[in-house]
Amino acid sequence: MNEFEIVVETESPCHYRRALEVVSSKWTVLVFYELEEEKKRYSDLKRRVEGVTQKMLTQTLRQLERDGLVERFVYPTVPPTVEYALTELGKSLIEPMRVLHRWTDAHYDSVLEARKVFDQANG
Amino acid sequence: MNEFEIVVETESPCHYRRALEVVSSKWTVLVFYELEEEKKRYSDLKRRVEGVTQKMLTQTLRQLERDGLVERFVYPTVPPTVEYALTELGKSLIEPMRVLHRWTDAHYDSVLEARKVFDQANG
DNA sequence: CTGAATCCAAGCAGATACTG
DNA sequence: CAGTATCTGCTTGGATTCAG
Repeated sequence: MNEFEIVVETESPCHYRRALEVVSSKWTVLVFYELEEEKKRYSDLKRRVEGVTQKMLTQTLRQLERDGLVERFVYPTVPPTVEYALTELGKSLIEPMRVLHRWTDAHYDSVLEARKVFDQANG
Repeated sequence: MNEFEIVVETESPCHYRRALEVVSSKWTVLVFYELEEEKKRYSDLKRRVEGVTQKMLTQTLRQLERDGLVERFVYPTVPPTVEYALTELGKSLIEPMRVLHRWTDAHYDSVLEARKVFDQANG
């Protein structure tokens, strides 16, 4: 903490929105949950994240690596071995994600029900 | 709680992913923060959510309404008055959003720094 | 004021083929 | 095994126009 720290009392939604991009891509969360258990190889992720294409998995991992949430380890074997693991920064995001996850488990049925009602009332 | 409720001990990332869609659209969070303060008229939202187009605002509000997070009140005045407010379900999502927001405030600089490092190391 | 409808350009994602 | 490269269809979002 430095004395010049600016305490933002008001919300900073734009900032927040950008941060959401960190976790809001289609495959990011799925990969995250896999890596939360333990570090995994590319092929393991490919196998375990159902429906992900090779392109999307690579793209997702690159983005997570770029954001400093995931670290990539290359071992000069033949054939190549590449492992991915969460960084400390990545691990720090797990609990916030869990909170959202809990909201899901508690309320997602309500959302689905609301949609049903809405769709019947409209087209 | 009914006795046949299935308690899912394992993670349900797919379910979670769907729920994230609730809050991950570009404008959703911005609108949400506006409505958190108090209910607002369409034109107020349009003015306060910087950069949003009429199409996107309407689309966002429709989706939130459909998900049961926002309620729409139409008053038969001339010209028309339409107000939007968070529902109880919507309000229940605020705290989880705040948690993510706090993570942002605490760590987003680290993400930006990581990106800088990554981009310099690569192209 | 609060939208709906349409057109269009840009970006995203799937499929496929190729490589160290 | 772990990717890169390319092509292509689809979705998304901005701009514009019209309407109750």
